[in-house]
Amino acid sequence: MMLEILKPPTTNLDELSKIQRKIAKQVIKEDKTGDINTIAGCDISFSKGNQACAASVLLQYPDLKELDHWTEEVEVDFPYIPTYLAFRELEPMLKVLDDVEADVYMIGAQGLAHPRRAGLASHLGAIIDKPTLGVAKNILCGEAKEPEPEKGSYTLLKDKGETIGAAVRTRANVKPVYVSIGHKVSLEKAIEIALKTAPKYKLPEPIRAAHNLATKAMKENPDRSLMKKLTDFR
DNA sequence: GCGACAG
DNA sequence: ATCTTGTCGC
Repeated sequence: MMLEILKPPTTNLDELSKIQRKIAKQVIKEDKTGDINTIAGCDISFSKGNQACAASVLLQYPDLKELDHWTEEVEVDFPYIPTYLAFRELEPMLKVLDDVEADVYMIGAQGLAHPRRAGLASHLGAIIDKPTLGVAKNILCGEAKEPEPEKGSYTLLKDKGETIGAAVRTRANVKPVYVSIGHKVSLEKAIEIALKTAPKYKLPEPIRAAHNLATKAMKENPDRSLMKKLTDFR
């Protein structure tokens, strides 16, 4: 695969914006998913400072039975800057997705619902060139009317007259999640997947499981990066 | 210019 | 993101 900028070549935000606009052009909005039999979820948990743990899970679809999972301790140096999340979380995520073969990948972040249409889910999708969708707990940009309270209802998320995603009610009477195209997955299909993978909780199972795994692995191994450095030093 | 702002 | 107990509502 053609790797398009893994490590930020600069911390100049104008330059990083340029990269995002380039990524946005590569994103494919048409649905390229065939029969979906497996879905992967990926997330990162942070503790103090720069220590973090990335995790991914592979679930059978649509029954959501877990087939496998991966975790990786990482040290993240790039800070969290709104609209530049990919430059902080892309690397760690690629590490735990390297061995994962899934029909579609769900990322806990925005995809096209980004000021330059290059949120983490789209950025990641363009790089691994596989179907991805973004599912976020909050809006980054754009506006959406409140969807009806029943599970399954949704409203379109619009920005500057453009539809960039949807506010989807994955659980009755609970705040909706924001779904958007990542890469090679249509918005309609992304909404369908988000709903089908959230039988019980607000957060769809792929990212919910990945988040739980990352947090758990993190607590079981508080600050191992420091120990690892000392070991490597010998 | 001011405020908002994924994780 | 993360720090955290009980508590209100479907």
